[in-house]
Amino acid sequence: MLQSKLFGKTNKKAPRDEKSVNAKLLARAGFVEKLMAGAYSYLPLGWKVLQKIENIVREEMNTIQGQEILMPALQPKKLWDETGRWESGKDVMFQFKGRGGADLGLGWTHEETLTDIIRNKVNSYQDLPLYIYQIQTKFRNEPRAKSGILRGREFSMKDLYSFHADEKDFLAYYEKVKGSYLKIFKKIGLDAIVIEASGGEFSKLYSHEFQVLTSAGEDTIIYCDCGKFGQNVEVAKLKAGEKCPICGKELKSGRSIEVGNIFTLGTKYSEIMKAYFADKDGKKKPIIMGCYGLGISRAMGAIVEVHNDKNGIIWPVSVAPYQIHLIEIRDEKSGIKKTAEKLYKSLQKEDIEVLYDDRDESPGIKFADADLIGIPLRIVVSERTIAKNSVELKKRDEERIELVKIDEIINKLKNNL
RNA sequence: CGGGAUGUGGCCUAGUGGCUUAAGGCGCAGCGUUCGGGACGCUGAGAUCGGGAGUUCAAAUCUCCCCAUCCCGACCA
Repeated sequence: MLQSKLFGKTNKKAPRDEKSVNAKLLARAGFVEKLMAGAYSYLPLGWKVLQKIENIVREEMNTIQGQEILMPALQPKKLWDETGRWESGKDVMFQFKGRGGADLGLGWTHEETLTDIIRNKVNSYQDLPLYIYQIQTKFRNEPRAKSGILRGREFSMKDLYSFHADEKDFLAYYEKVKGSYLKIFKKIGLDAIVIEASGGEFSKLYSHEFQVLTSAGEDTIIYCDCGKFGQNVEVAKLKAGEKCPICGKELKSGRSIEVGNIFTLGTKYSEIMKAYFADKDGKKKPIIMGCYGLGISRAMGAIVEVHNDKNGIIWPVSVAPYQIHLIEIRDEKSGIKKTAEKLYKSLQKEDIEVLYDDRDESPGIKFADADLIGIPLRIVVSERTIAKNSVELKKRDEERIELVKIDEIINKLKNNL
């Protein structure tokens, strides 16, 4: 991408009404634009990041046999009346009238919608287990949207639902999802801790949250460095300072962001909504369910909260909008532009994603913008480097600058990315 | 929903009754000089001061109502 054509400019100052680190940096760097509290537009850079996260999640979901679908956000009251959640969820659900006075609402979760599909399509134990997920926009009428893209009224979420014939099969899959989530968070640069949590609206049963420690978080958790024990203070029986029941070390407490939450649903929804299947002996049984949420846009916010410095964002390579930020330091006389352009084309040919700063700007502006945008690897072509038939290679999170011969840079990057 | 704060060109701010035909910086357009960490000079465009009602000879500035945003709390998947 030519930076001169990129939609979305950087800004020295963050908008006055953004206080959270993620919103300030994302707004300044031109990744997002706020429409109202809790509703953000994703500009090209931001949208790229969101899609990268989506695709990592998608890949992992497919690995655990998830099948992707897309359900409507717009939903009829009738469906929600079956579980009583039209009434019990009316504080969180956007509800309004459609044509002809029909009661409609926007989906804030999709148990009802999917269970409705499942009861029509699943008849036999032979149809189970089934793992269905979607990546979709959720609408929740938050009493208080806040912290940039961490808590929105409209946000992107991956929700997976599993359907099983028996408890044992469910539990095995639940553990599988847990492992899959940890892999996802690691891949996108988040150190997530699995903790025990309350079932909330969904379930009084078994539930786990995936929490990322950072002062920007709105949850408080009790955890152990051993990584094997953690509880949300909402349900914690132990306090900070007490001994970890697993390893005996002292427990700590900290603020954290909930980036994922998995629940046992049991037969709650299948019984209410009559989602039954015929067992081997022909007996009708309710399907056992689990649901597994992962906040895509929230994860993006969490990444920014965790990976930044005073100059801007530091994206992990896996989710960075581009892998390389190629910068030419302008000089009319020498062949810098030609060299940079040539390099840009060769990198693209290798399927390396490049943001090429071809703008007629001063070096200071280019470096400052590069730091702000936070692409993990920076290549500089200038008179200095060209004199040595080289380019500079620098990691966003390191000071060290490496001089690499021009004809070696592509191979070097291929091994690095 | 309770408490607190804030709203002035695209962005950040100053101005808190008359010296304001609303000021400065950034950004934007043009010209010239620059060119390794947000360069400089000149010229120019851009604002019904969140909205409405009122008080006053006079309102960005005072009063009332409304709206929006942020923070704390309550709530929350």
